[in-house]
Amino acid sequence: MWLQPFLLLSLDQWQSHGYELIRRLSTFGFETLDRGSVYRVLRQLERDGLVESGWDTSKDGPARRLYSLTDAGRQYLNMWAGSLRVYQGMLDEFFKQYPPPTTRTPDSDE
Amino acid sequence: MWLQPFLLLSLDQWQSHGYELIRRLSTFGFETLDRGSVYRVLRQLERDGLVESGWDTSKDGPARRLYSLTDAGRQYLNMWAGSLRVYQGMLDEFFKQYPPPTTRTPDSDE
DNA sequence: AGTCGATAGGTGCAATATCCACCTATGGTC
DNA sequence: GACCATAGGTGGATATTGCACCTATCGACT
Repeated sequence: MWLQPFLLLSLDQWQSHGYELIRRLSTFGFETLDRGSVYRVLRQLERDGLVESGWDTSKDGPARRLYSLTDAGRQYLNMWAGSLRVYQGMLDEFFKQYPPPTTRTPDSDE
Repeated sequence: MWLQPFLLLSLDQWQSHGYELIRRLSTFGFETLDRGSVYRVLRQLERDGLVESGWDTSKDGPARRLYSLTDAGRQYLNMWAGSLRVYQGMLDEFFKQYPPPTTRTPDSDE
């Protein structure tokens, strides 16, 4: 789910391939990340015309499928940014209310 | 998913019932919220021992199933808070990088 | 020549989650 | 009686997720 906006953002910065994007996502804080899902999301983004891909065989080792963002993808990223702002607001509101005022028992050591 | 922590937080503050919680969730920013899902999540939280419920027939109108948080639920809320902190960090990182520095072309009017 | 690990890109499938529509009931007002 | 707000759900199709597993390339080491 959150994979989409972070992938699109990454691709807006540098064109890249799946394996590298997976490493990049982990720097964003994706802790338990299923690689399979990443590859699938990328293919789905391509089916939706939000990214384009082509094989890169210029380097040694297995071929890489290089993805780049399309204009539609850039617009989609903008929409996602709006949604993420909403989520950010929700989280702010959560933490405004969360550490419950320690009203458990007045003299608890907690 | 996100319903869980917000429901648990709400119930940590005031015991409540589904219909009211739905109204409360919308104040948190849940825009398109499926009521059915809320009721289902509440029942699931109860199966997991995180909340308890009982019928409240003290008021006019249809009976309300009043939920309250259990100790396990409070702990679970704490775990959730940790996850949400992580998500918050991810969003911060996203928006640190998002409005791409307008580095398209140096002299573009964009 | 054989094996191993890092890189790279996937697939299969069961379990979950989400979405949309729909259903029941109570009590008040028109 | 009809309708609305309140209140609590269910059915079912579809989408997502998670976990395991598979293929291949290349370099290094044995």
